[in-house]
Amino acid sequence: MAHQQPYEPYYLHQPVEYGFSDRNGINTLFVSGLPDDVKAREIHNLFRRRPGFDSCQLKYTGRGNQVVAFATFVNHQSAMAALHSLNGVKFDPQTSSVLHIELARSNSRRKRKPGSGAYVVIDKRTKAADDAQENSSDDGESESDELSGGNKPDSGGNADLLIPQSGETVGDSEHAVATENEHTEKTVDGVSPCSTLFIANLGPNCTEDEMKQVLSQYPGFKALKVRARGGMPVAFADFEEIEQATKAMEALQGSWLQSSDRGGMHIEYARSKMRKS
DNA sequence: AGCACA
Repeated sequence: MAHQQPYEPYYLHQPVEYGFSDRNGINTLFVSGLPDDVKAREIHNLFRRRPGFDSCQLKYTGRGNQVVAFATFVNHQSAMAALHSLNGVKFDPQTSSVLHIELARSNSRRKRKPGSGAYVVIDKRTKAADDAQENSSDDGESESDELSGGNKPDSGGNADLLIPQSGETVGDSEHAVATENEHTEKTVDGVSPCSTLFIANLGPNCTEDEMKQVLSQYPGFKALKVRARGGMPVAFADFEEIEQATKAMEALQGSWLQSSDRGGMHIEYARSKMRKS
């Protein structure tokens, strides 16, 4: 009974885009701005909690030390949601690496087959040095060439996106990486987990009822408050447990309500828990 | 980017 299969979620309806029709089919994100010592596992951890995540690839471009990644989602919608929530996030405070995320030029060719690894590494560097990277949770299909051929991010077009703008020299990476900082434990929005969610990017006509219908599908949902504060409405949704709030957030992140007109919902943990009243 | 209620 704990499993409530939500009846057809709104976000399954393909939101017909306004301008760029060809990008609607893209469900893969192109990620740059990564530190050169990034691990595939880190990329996977970055995206794995995003709703609709399917799989990702880390790719050593062979162009200097630059590393890029591709994250594939079940649909364009969830890819966009992940894009919006992670783009611009500081990936490594030590090096001030900031994530650059955009839609990939084309989708990753290969869907992950069930039970196989959720991430994979493609290494285009000269096989000399440290190519002994962790090779994913399952390396069953090391089709590096095929995978890279599917995306071609390194064919010149995206090079300009990879430039760490200020002062981050790729050259002196030797002394910069002294410690193993595997603890990339950043709260993605800079907000710590809370059983109350803050929901923004709602349409001007969003109603409390509309939101309740959606939210009440998720276990632990307790209360909702919508307020307009003059401008666009925002909402606060309270749950019994943080974990339940998290589940709802992950499931609903980026999804559209009928009243949505500016994109899907942006959901974060609220800065403070809803007052019980 | 936008976080209230007490």
